[in-house]
Amino acid sequence: MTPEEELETVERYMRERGHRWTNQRRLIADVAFGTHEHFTADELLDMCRRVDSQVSRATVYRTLAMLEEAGFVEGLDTGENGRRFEHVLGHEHHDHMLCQDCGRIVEFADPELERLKEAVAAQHGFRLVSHTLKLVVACQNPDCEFRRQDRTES
Amino acid sequence: MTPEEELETVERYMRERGHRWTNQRRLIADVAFGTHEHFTADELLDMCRRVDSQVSRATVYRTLAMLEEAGFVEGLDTGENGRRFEHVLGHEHHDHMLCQDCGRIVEFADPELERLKEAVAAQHGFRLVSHTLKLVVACQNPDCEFRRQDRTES
DNA sequence: CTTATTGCAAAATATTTGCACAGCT
DNA sequence: AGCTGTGCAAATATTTTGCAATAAG
Repeated sequence: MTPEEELETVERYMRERGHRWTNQRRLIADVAFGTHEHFTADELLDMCRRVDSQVSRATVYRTLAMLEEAGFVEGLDTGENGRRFEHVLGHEHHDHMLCQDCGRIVEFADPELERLKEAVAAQHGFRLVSHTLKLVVACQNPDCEFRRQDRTES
Repeated sequence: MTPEEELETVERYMRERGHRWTNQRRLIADVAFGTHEHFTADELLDMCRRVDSQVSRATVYRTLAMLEEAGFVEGLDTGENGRRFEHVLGHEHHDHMLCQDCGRIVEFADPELERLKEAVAAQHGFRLVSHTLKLVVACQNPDCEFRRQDRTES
């Protein structure tokens, strides 16, 4: 999916439920989908303000909530600095490892894990809506090149 | 492990690192380990205050942080009312399903899932420290007996 | 023109911290 | 006695909300 198609998908989603497609929403979606980093609401606000210094924090939160509800972004609880969001629209589902030594967020996908998640929910008579698997790991390398940065690696 | 042994384990842990074993810490640990519900810091405070109305919220948070650091309790992000903690000392690891329809928290354990989590971390060269698997599910039953209660079922 | 959306500031929520006093060891 | 831990209240951090002004349809 190209960036243009992603924006169109969001616009269509909004209009379909009678929401207006405003400059702010377009900008916020554009910026959120333009990065593949895991960003906080505040970082997203900063990035948006580089383009339009008038955007308010409240609008970023409100739009982020809509994008999350639509399943276009997903929030991840990293334990500090509030939740971090990531682009999922048009991307395959993946899970995360957080390295407690260097702070790195590593993404991974395992089809067998996915199958088991579905199976467990079904066994208990539930429909699986969404799932978050977070592995807290340790690289145990004091010289790790990612140390104390919040870089993402796929 | 009996409740007495659990308290002794906590006391030993505290004393080993030069922390004092105070009335408040004993009470908080006792109450936290006396329930198998998933409780918030605030609910734990309430339960403690039924025994000793002087206990402060700050002490509950501080003690909870120590218990979590020791691995005696674990926090779970439920999306509202802050984190919910649960007793893990002396219990087997398990994961959670949160029902978005009725609010129920269902615990489950799957050895195959556990094995895969270890394998994935190892594949990426990490040591697995801890892991949280949260399945958001839907019971899709409007008359669910658990509706809008935060009951726990194993 | 109508009404959803915005920006602002204030409120709400959850948690942490500074400090004087209490109480373990 | 000495120093850690406690309670209180205030601070912090993050997110949400009320409302008058603005702009999308």
